[in-house]
Formats: sequence, structure tokens, C-alpha cells
Amino acid sequence: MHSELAKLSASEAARRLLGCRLVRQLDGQAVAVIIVETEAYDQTDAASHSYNGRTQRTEVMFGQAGYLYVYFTYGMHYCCNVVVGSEGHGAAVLIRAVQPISGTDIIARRRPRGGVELTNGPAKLCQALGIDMRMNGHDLAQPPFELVLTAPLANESVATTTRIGISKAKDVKWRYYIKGNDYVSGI
DNA sequence: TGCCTGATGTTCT
DNA sequence: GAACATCAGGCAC
Repeated sequence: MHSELAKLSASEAARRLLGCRLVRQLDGQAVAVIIVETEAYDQTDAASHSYNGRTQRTEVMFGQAGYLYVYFTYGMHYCCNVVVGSEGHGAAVLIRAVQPISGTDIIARRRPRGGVELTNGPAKLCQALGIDMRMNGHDLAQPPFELVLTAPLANESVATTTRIGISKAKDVKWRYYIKGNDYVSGI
């Protein structure tokens, strides 16, 4: 597991994960992507699934850092989160967008649209990387889906805004993205 | 180019 | 029974 993530708050971890790599084994090949956009969610935050306490669905969010929390939304889409913070604290970082760096052809086969449309949204990247409820609770230190922490980005290359697509706690600036990256969803 | 809407399952009230 | 951390296609302009 990733002990470094256990020491960070949701917002710190969301910023920390920018620029880090995800490696997914798909069709017997490795697909690597860089995280370019994230959002932080915490149990003290009304927009978070963990806000109303531990439930069957949010159990993973209260578990160990470095695990994958997948949820299903709007009847058709999956979104994936990285659990962060100490065990027993419900916090996670939503991966909103990634940039493919290798295995792009594998991703392109799974997504009808090409270019930045491959992975510039939370549900799109889940489709592209073949993530569904079966991956919920997966340890991101293990194949077939691994998180590789890289050096933190410089402050000046990271932008902070309010989050997207939520109805509560809209004014909290817990969305982070890499400035100037084409794969970042609507700015 | 940009708004509007349909699709559709899980969770919680 | 309503809400929902979404996306893509269709239609109007």
C-alpha cells in the first residue's frame, strides 16, 4: 500500500497525485497514463459519499489509503477514486482526467472517440481503462492496476478551482489540474 | 457551436 | 421514489 498517502489530507493528496502514473494491465498489455486532474472528497465535506458516515458502499473509503474506490453513477457510468488519509477516516481523491502515455491503441479500441476524448472525464477514463465495480477495493500497489507515485509537481504548474458536477459544497476549491494540459476536462 | 435530453442502476430517505 | 461526483447524440441556431 502507499503509506505516503495515509499521511495526507484529501486536498493534499489530490494535489500530490497530479502527475503520478497509473499502470493498467489490459488485454495482456500495459497501459500507462498520467493523472492530470483530480478532486478531493472528505467525510467533513457535504459533497462526499462519506459525509453521511460509513455505509456498505462507502466502506472502502474508510479503509486503508492506496486502495481503489469505484462507484456507479447516473445509471451508466463508473468513476474511480484513490482512498487517502488514515484508516477510519473517509477520504478519497476522484480521478477526473488522465493523459495516456503508452498503450494508447488499447485505449482507443475501448473508446468510440479519439484524441483527448479518450480520457478527459471521470467516466470516460474508467471506460478506457476497463474499470468497473469488480475493481472496487483493489490495492493500487498490485497488478492489474497500479499507482506509481512520482515527484510532486511545482506549485506554478498546478491550478485550483471549485469542483464540477456536484450540488453541495460547491464553493470548496478542491479540484486540482495541471495547467495547460489538453486532457483536463472543462475549465 | 451550444443547449437539451435520454439512458439507466445503485444507494439512501 | 428521488437523487446522483456523467456522457453522447440530436436538434436548433
